[in-house]
Amino acid sequence: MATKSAPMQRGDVTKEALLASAIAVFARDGFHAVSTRDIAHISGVNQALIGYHFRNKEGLYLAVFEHIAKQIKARIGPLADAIEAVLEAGPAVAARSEGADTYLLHLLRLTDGMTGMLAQENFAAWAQLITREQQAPTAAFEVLYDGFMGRVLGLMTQLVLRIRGSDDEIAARLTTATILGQILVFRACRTGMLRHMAWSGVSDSELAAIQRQIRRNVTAILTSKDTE
Amino acid sequence: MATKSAPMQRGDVTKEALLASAIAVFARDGFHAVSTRDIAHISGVNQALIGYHFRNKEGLYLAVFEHIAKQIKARIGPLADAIEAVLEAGPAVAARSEGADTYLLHLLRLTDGMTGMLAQENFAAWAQLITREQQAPTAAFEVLYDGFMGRVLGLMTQLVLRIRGSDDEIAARLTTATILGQILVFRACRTGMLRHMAWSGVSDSELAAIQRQIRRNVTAILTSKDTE
DNA sequence: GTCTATAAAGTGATAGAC
DNA sequence: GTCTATCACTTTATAGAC
Repeated sequence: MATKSAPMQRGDVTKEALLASAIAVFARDGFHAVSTRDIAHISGVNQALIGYHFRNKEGLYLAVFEHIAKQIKARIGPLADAIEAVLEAGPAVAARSEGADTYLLHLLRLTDGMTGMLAQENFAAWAQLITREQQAPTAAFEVLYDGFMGRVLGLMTQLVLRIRGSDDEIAARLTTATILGQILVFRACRTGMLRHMAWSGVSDSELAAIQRQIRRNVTAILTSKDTE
Repeated sequence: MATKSAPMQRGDVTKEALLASAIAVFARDGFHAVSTRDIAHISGVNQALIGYHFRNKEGLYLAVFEHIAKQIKARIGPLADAIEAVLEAGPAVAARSEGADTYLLHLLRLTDGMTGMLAQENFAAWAQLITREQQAPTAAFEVLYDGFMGRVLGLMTQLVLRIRGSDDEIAARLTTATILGQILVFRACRTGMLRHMAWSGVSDSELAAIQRQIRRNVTAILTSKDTE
């Protein structure tokens, strides 16, 4: 794509233009609500070129998700690599030792990063596509899960296990799910949450408030004694 | 609708059939992906009758959401009424007194109820419609928010305030949002969460595990000392 | 690689008979 | 209330010129 420094050929420009438009309108209106005519028109490109470059409408849709997965992987990769390194270096069970604090710190850094990423304006379209894809999964979901979702969930689970000093992986996975939920709710239920908070959008101060709240929650969840 | 005991007229049967089919296919495929021909065919009803009973396709779509809001209101209403009564009867600020435990109990009962409702099989279609509507809100979203969403969020916020013995409503609303997220993630990101948990579905034992996890989390979040 | 033109099928809505 | 038939329009995909 545009990541290589090689000069873009004529066809590459067309491809990128189609991809960019497709992301925007597929996100806003969904696969079936959008016509290839519209995408071509918005891109300033002839409709027949969709067939030439992506085979058909579905090929363009899949290309959109491959693009998204690649971008997210690029952004979250360094953070994930760092966590993986810490997990491999550290003791297998931390059990409320000093290690637990380090792991918690890394987890909070990850949740902060994910929350920040979700709040970014150009992530809005991606999030809509990802959310929609989970309601009625197609082949595109595999691209997402294999691309980054599985790895992030796995790393979070390992961190939770280390922080708890536990080997109950099911509990850790459940906990991971609920942590993820706290982050995603501000995207998946964005309309409802904005109204609930009486916010018109999520800018820097609102994002900071969300991150603070989630950090506090995660800390409470992972450091409280089991009282049941 | 079918709640009255009066005998159904011929037209009512048609209306209900169309509504039931519409819920199923609008949920699965989205408004634009579904044709009125398909809905009519699945309902075993003539296509022209959609226009007769609901004016047009959009009228049918709105009717679907009015139906959903009504059903959810009916299910969650009693629980909400009970909480409202407790809120009015109890002291305005509980501040870690005995009252706080009562409020926490009611909040946990509410989260349990919501989690259980979301796990129900016939709620799947409703949840998909609600989630989709938040990605690209139409007039249907107002029906949902005014119908039940606003009330539930408001009650949860009041409970959080009482449990905390605080008057920081913004913090309470943020907390409410994150609690909701923990519940909704199992629907909004169902596909990803099922794979993450290595579950094939959410039956009784899985539901119980989710409810237990959320109860534990909510308790930890609301009873931990602020350490920041 | 890009274009025009068009085939083939599908769409929502409705007029009018019963 | 329900039906058939049809209008006016949009859809995806592609053949073929450049």
